[in-house]
Amino acid sequence: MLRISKRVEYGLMALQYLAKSGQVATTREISDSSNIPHDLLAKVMQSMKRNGIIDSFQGVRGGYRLLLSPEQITLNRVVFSLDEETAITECASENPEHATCAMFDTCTIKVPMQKLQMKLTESVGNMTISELL
Amino acid sequence: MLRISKRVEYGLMALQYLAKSGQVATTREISDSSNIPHDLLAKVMQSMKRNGIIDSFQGVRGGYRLLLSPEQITLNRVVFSLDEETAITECASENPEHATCAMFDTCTIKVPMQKLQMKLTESVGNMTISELL
DNA sequence: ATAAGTCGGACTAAATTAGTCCTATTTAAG
DNA sequence: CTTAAATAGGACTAATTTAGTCCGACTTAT
Repeated sequence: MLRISKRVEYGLMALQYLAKSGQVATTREISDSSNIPHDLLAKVMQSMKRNGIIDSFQGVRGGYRLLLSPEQITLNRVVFSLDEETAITECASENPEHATCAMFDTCTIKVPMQKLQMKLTESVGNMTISELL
Repeated sequence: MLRISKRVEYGLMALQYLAKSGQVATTREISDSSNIPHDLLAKVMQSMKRNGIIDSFQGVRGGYRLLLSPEQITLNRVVFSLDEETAITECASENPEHATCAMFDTCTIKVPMQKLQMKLTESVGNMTISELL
């Protein structure tokens, strides 16, 4: 259907790691164990932290920890925290700043896109990490 | 969740147009009526033709016509005809040539991605044009 | 004081997607 | 039997998005 971003892939790997270990883990630990680019994962972790999915500790023995249980973390939330958007089209965005399609007035498929968006969010977006991992 | 391509957007507009008119229509007619780039739409129509979703007539009074009824056309089929892929990750692709991810052996989220893919295809991909439009 | 972390912004590179252009072929109609 | 209106399809460019890197600042356990 539509491709998932690397950021989201890496985010899911990290969440899985944190869920399994149950403890505080560093980005280095996670990026080594999953063979993914450390610096990019660092960004991913920061985004998920800002969103409130995970928790962080700075300094020497710092790292990240799950703040929500896997049952509470929806795919939608992960994607939103990492891609800043979960809409399949501009016009389907909840953020009006992102909904500035030039064809808005003449577009013939706004309603269909709305339906699609709802179905996607409901069936896929609302899945939780615990269902998935 | 994930953004839909312009090709698919244009394709859906065209299918809607064909379904409504019930007759043969030219790409010019459709691109004018929908305010979309003619040349790009032409590519889109060719792809859907090759896939067997629509039918074409060359020459002066030529154009395109639905070959399947809206109930028979799934979103998945439209996307596949236009984007050549419906998988959310490389490894979830049905085409082994597209499934050449370098991290395949070490990846920790293959199963989750598989689950996600199934859910997406089942809930969203299998929707038909008639349900949508 | 130092080393191991996170924080966050700026930047570059790579890949994908959107869009254009050109030439060939088909065919209805004058 | 020529012309004009179409589709067919390949090659190309431009624009946008995504991936990935780098750097300097701040935090904190040892």
